Amino acid sequence: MKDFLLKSLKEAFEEACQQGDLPTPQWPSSVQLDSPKQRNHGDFATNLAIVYANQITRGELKSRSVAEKIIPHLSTLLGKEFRMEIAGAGFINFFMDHSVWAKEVLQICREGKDYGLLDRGQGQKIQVEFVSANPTGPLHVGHARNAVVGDALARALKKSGYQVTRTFYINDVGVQMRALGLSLFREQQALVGQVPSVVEWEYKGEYVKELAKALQEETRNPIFGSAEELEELGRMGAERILKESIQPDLEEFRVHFEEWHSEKRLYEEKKIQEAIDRLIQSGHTYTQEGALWFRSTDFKDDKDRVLVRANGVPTYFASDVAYHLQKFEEGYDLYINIWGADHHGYPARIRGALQALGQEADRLKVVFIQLVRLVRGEQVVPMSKRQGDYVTLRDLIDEVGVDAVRFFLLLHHSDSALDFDIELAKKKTADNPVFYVQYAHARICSVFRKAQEEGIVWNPQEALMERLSLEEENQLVRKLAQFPERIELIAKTLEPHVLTYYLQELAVAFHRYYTEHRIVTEDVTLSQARLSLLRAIQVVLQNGLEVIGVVAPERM
RNA sequence: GCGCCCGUAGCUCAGAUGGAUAGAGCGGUGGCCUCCGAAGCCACAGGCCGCAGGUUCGAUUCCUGCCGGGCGCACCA
Repeated sequence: MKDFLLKSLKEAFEEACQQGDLPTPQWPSSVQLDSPKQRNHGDFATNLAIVYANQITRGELKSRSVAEKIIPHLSTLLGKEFRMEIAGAGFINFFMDHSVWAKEVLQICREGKDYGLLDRGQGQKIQVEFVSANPTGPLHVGHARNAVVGDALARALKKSGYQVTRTFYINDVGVQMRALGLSLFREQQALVGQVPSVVEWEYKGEYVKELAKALQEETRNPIFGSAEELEELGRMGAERILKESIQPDLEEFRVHFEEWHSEKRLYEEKKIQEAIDRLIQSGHTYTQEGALWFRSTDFKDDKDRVLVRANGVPTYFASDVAYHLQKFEEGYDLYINIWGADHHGYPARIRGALQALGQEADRLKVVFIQLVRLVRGEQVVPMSKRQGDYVTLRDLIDEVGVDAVRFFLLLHHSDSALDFDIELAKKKTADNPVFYVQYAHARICSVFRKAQEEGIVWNPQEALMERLSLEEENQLVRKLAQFPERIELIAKTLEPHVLTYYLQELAVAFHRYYTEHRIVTEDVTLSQARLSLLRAIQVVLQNGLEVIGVVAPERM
């Protein structure tokens, strides 16, 4: 609907220019067309006349007179079902007939699960890299938030017409592999009755013990402690953690990756050295105190970064540059990284390196994920990653279910901290937003069952739609028509949480309508019309829940 | 100290690119089931949008300064 009006507005504007009603045929930037908060400001409103008057004519024309010039062209274009008014500083408000909205209902029913599909992406390729958890232990809530934000984003982008690839980057090399190896080695020593070596850092937790035991039984020659051997042991452990814990948990969480990239392979294929060499050739490096530095301050970073340590070992940064370079050579149109908030300083240096290597660094977008705190009502659930003592994603799914975990983690902007209330997530009342939205869907299904019992076969026809004349019905339809806009908003801002808000708003509007007005009545045509409206709501609830990966139940 | 993020109702938070009278949920108070799912709904109360300036026809939104919080500032990953 919005698209249609915007198109008409542009046409009317062009006509007005051609016929000399307006002096300069230039479409101003920052033109808005949206549904105003105030009902008496119409179904839609645009600031075109205001920005045109200020921006283009530099105040020579008054915005209200600009509006007066455009409106006649709009009227002939749109017909008598639309009415335009000038208001306030020069806004053009659109009022449309009920019939216009009623047709929208049928349109939604007809499109079904395709409703909300956009061509914004036009098939452009986007890679979304997310989770990328170190394979040193089970996933926890923080990873889950990352996972669900990335996945919902991927789904929304797909719906917007992009080709999306989900990628998980595996950090299977370096110190954390050695640390895991060492932790496993110590447990194995304990298993055969040796006194474990004292180390400064290790992974703890029940899973480490179990893993150590499993590997002990599996490997004939127990591994005894050189650095390489420890890293190898760590890698064996990591592989199992990945296969037996991380991957199945993600699948159960309805997050599926198309690609798994290994950091180790970058080393094997000498990609890191290659990236370093190319950076040297770019002229943005220098040597100082035995280390090789990248002069990222050439690219707006606040300090230079080490690429190769004095001991000859490349830093994680070097590996990351190599990784991103490799990504960029795969030729996606856009790369989205979902990172923990502690990586805040990172985009500057990575973009800097990419730019130094002649890449369009702007094609890299970063979304940050803040911490999640688990609470039970007022009580904070204590967590210590260091002690291996934390609630895993698996625990959480077992306790509250996938739907609640996903929905709750999308309740707020990803860059703000979030309290996850486990008690609330389990409640079956309206306080619980997932329940509330799913209940709306189940209720609609129930009404359709009822209609069938009453012998009413739903058969939507355009002529019947005029029976949808109530203000509440009109509001519902306007809400429904916003769905495609929300999807587009997510594609633009990369903020999928707006969808959980939208679904709640829609559910509120439905529950209210349902309590006040009977759907299935003696009046057959009215029943048909209202069933059509309910079907449209059902479609949008399903499609919206689909994007955030939550089930739309028929009964609950 | 420097950089990034954030201060909106008692609480948890929405308010993309500046728009018309700032919203929702929870909590509080008071109401609604001979009727399609009351697992629901309605009404009321509650706000100097952290403070002070600036830009603008218009600022919760943009700029500057201050106050108050979070995070980052490794030859760690």
